[in-house]
Amino acid sequence: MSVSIKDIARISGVSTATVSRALSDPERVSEKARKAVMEAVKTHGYRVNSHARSLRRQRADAVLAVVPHLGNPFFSTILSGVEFELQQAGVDLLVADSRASDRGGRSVFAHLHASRVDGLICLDGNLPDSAQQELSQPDVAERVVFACEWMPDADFPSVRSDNRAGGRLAVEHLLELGHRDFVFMAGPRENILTAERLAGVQEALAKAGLSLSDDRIKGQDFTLEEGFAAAEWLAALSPRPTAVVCASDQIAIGLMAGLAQQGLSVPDDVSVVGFDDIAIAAYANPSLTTIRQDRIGLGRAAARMLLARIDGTAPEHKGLCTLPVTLMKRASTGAAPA
Amino acid sequence: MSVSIKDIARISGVSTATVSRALSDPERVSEKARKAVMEAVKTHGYRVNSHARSLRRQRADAVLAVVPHLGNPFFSTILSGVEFELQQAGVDLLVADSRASDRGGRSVFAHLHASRVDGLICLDGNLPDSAQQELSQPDVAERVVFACEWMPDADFPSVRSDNRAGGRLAVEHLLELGHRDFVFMAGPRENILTAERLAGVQEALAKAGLSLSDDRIKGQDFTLEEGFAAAEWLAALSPRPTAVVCASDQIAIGLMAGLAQQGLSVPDDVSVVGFDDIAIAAYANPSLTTIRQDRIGLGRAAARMLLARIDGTAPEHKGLCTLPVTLMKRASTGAAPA
DNA sequence: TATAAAAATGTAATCCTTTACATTCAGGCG
DNA sequence: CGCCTGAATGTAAAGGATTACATTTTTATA
Repeated sequence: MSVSIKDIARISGVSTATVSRALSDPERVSEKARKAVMEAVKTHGYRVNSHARSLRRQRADAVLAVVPHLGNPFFSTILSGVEFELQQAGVDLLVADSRASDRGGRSVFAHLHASRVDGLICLDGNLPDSAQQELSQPDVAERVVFACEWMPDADFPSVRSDNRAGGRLAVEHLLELGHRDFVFMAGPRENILTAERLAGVQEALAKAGLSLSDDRIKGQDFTLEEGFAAAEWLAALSPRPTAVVCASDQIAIGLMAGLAQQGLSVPDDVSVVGFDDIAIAAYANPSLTTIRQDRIGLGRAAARMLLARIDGTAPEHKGLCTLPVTLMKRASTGAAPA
Repeated sequence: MSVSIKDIARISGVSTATVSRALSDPERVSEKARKAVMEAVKTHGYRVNSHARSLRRQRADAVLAVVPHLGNPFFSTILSGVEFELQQAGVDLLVADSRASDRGGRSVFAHLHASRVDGLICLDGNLPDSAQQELSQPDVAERVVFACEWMPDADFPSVRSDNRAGGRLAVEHLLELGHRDFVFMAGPRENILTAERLAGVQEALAKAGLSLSDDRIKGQDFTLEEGFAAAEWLAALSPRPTAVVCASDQIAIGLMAGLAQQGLSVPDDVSVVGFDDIAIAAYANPSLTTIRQDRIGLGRAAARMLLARIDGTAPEHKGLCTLPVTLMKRASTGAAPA
């Protein structure tokens, strides 16, 4: 039913080899043959069968991105950077939710073995042990790149933001404004981003002769709900901390909503700093001071790094690429209350 | 280097046919053979080559989702619904940005022809003419489903929210609160969602003996920026409208930020209604009254519909599936000022 | 003009599975 | 014991491209 390379060969009066060459390397055939082939291809609507090609070439021209939660805008922006770069290289993007592998039974990484994809971009630094082991097998490991998150115990190539610097920047900004009493709103405790950002916070505090005790570290997740819930707790503290560094913008926005409900003013009573600079941060009320990370850039860099590994060409950045972050000063931070 | 079905056949002392059967239909082989095969498979880490399988079976077990803008959280949530459903069916998800096809030259739909995917879920109702024509070819058309957006001129199966009802609900709510002077913040004028939501607004207004003139319809895009920019225009109107229905939550949040800057209070001076109920809507300041649509549900329904078409099994919903929307009353709407 | 080198083309093997069709085998029945 | 049935297995032909190797044609050189 569908037209194949044999049909084109017959119609244009050449062999299948010549058809194949005319399509994938036009310089290698005579002008006459090339024209005949192109003509037949166009009139009969021939398209190369990608499975046949991949089977023979031993290359899928596709990569898989594994995301902890597809619906999260944070991740999808990174994906869009990945997609941009892959598209330029003519490589397809498959997407899978890493939490889904728990459900479905079949491992997400089966794709790699089935040579369905040539490589893997992983945005999830908290894979179950079984998945970690699978990833560590040598023939798999060389086709994996982590983006945004990473696994601290393993040594995969990775693209990430300078999370620690972000934590420092947030604190330094607040210190300048005269704040001395801090809270850190964490994400999941086992998450590497939480850890790094907190480390940056502690570093900057230490430099000012301050530190954060465990009871000033709150929250278990990067979500709006966590931030909102923390407002009540914060309002009840005495003396009340005046500065909150949040591990995500979502937390920060939830927190601000909660604080408003508690009758506290941001930034007059409490200053709030987020992390990520999601699009809405600038339009929050008050607009959110936050640490900007280049999510598109993360995705693009990860895609480029993976493509380089697959090609075997020397990778631009050896195994680690750290992107800078910047402080976006907005209205949610102000001078510490007297 | 990689172990193939022949190796397994040799090792377990059976033919390749038996290996294939043992793996894809275990009931059809003797227990002895099955065990021998499974054993060999496990110890040697055999995985079926997906290209060989797809080539022979003439089925890719994958579908492509075409998205206008991957980074937009709105679309990625729909995608997550799609992914969920596909994952259950053991079908892979490829993702492509429809704007990318403009850049890259190669059409996104090439995938379909190359039998790289079995079907297509399109989230973009504003495809260029060339793409529309491609889609309309019979062998392509039967493997396409639209989700969320759709093409009014063509007749593809489609899953969508009841956008018109959403527009009505928003207006009815505002009418109840005593508002009589409305503004509609539109998305792109050629976008079908803009059109439908506006139609719903007009319907409900008409029923109350009111209507919206062209100079009360503002905006060209679903973005935060458009909403923000409209605030200045709105503040300058005299008499100033008291109710704004927005075609998206993004617009609404941008608008509220702008109104705050103009020194206007929401909802005391102006009531604002959004559309979508994105996660942050409930945590905006003030929390945003909006029309909720079930984005996960849209994605899931679209995926199911497509899978049914591919299988040739009777589709659950014939060609059109409209999901209900609900009004989420929050703090951004209040009684019309006296 | 003869010959060597280069360019163009063709033949057929290969990539790995699935599956139609053929064959073998075991057990039940007359 | 011979025949029949059904289950289990095997053989080999697709499926559609790419490419190593062989062959032919063209072009350049002496």
